[in-house]
Amino acid sequence: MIRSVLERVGDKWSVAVVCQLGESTYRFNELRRLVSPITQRMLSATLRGLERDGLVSRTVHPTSPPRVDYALTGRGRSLLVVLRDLAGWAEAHAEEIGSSRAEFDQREA
Amino acid sequence: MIRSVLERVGDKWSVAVVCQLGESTYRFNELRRLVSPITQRMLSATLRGLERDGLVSRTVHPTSPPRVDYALTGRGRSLLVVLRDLAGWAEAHAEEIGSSRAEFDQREA
DNA sequence: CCGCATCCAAAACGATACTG
DNA sequence: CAGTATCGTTTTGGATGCGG
Repeated sequence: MIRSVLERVGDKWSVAVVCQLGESTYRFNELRRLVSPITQRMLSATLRGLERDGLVSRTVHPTSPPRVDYALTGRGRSLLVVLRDLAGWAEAHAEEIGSSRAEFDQREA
Repeated sequence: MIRSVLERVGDKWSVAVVCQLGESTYRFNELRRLVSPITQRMLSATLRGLERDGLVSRTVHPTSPPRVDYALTGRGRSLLVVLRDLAGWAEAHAEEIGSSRAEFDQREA
């Protein structure tokens, strides 16, 4: 069960989308541009998954042309907090991890 | 760059192995049993990835039969802290996410 | 503008067999 | 015991075209 929750969190696009929606609410094609280079298909699938887990809300405005807004729910915002810690860790250690990788690859070449 | 670090974190087996190594140091087949049902192939690949990033150390004892111990490095332990927060969030929200999923799946059936 | 359906290539994964 | 190699299967992801 917990593993199935972590699988969603572990999805690279889900993380990117949640972080982006932390900034503001967006429309479909706005998101598409912002979390580029995500494809339409993946964005669509990602949003449906996040909506299913109650992390993102989807609001359809019955106008013409149609307009759909996506936003973080309360639960989504609580995840965002944890995610930012993780992103912080990644950023803080990115450089030294890069060195480790280079060194490691060197040794076996 | 940061994304490439998050990809490792996002890997379900890497997370499981790091959490397990948080308990103690282990040998290959001990790990295999503990983070089951991981396959030999996946454990091997996961450990190499973690070692490459300097998160796990690999110590070979030249005995017969051979013995190899895996342990978290300091960097690995710093990741463990963040990972535990994440796991805590997942655990805390697992139930309500389960409900959301069931409800969502209901609506479209 | 939003987003689903189809087709196709590429990569991940599991099972099994084999080596030092 | 601790892995590597190979094979076949399943999953994933991108490109494209169509419909509300």
